[in-house]
Amino acid sequence: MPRFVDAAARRREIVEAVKRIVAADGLARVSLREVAGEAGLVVGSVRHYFETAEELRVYAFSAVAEAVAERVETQDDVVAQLCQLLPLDEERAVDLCVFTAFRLAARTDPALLPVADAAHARVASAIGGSVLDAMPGADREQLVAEAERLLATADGLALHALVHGRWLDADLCLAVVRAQAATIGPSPTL
Amino acid sequence: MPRFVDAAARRREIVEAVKRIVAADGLARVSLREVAGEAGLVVGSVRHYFETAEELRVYAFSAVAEAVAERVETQDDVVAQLCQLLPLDEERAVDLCVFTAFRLAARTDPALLPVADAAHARVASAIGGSVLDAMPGADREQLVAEAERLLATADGLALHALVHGRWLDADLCLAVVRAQAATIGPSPTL
DNA sequence: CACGTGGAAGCACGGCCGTGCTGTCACGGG
DNA sequence: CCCGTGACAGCACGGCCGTGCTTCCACGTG
Repeated sequence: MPRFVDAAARRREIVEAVKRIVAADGLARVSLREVAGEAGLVVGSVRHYFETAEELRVYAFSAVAEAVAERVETQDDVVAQLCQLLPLDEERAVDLCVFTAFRLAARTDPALLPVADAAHARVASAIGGSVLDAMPGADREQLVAEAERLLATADGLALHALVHGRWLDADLCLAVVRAQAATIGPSPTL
Repeated sequence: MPRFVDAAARRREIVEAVKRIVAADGLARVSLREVAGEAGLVVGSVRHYFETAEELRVYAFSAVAEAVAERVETQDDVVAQLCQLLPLDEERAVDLCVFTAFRLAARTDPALLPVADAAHARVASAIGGSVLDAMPGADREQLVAEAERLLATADGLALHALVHGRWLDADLCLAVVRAQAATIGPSPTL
């Protein structure tokens, strides 16, 4: 055999390059040439690992989605879970920024949609488990609605923090998430 | 003067074409050629009204943002306000889809950022007014956090509905928004 | 020492993009 | 009548894009 290379590590490096590009300039700049340049490679080398541009996008999305979902699933406190969905530090900010960009793109790109759905299902399921602990007697419908209420707040908060970062600091994010978590339970009047 | 044309109407038609393209295929397909084709014009004609592609994008974003903000501001009930931010009917779905796409793009496009900030400020201010009615004694910090909590939930819900539309119907959206509105008030335990 | 194979690099093509610029009308005021 | 002007149309250029294909290089095995 000729010289051997850790293909998985190379793929990881390429994904990191994709993440840097999306975080800095958005999904539009994710082209084979840009990614190769950012990763210090040439187009041919990137295409050795990802035959087409779509394959690269799907792989990068899957990698980021896996990281986000895994982070949420390994928390046992609801507030801690939701905090994994907020750009409270640099690592999370980059991941969530890339994750959100790909998620929105999944609306019109059939290749990305299954990845987005799978990630959403994993996160929602994790949150749902925590809600179940807080509301033991709730039926399935209430559970789904309550989990969605928490998840939507976190995702909306993340969106606002990413876009209007200047007006929404980490302290406010935390305060909002804590206030939201404090409202878990059966609706007071409905 | 030579033949005169309602320039404002033409611009409106072009913006409608942009909205249709974004709703169907995302921001990436918004090019002068695609927009011209969708509007039944040629590139030169579109450029007669918008000299550059960036000018077209900023104008379209402003138009959609104005529509969304105006809709929220003309409601007096909190739930009704938040419902303007949900894709509960076709018109709102298209507008919010385009609005969200441009908002995310504003993170990396300096020309779009002021429009996004202005729209966010208008909507947040409207929601804040309703929150003030429900919490007369609250200080400014609580007010901001509470308004952000409501707004984030609505925006996150809209994002989920747009991307994972199959799993999130209008009934669930409404139920979540109503449950969220029922939690307005000082935090029970903090 | 040769040789084949996997990794890397690069070329070439067609396509879409924005945009500067010029051409073609229909019109109403002089 | 004609001529300037606003509205529209189109061409041409350079740039970036994805991708099929070929070429080059380093090496462990035979």
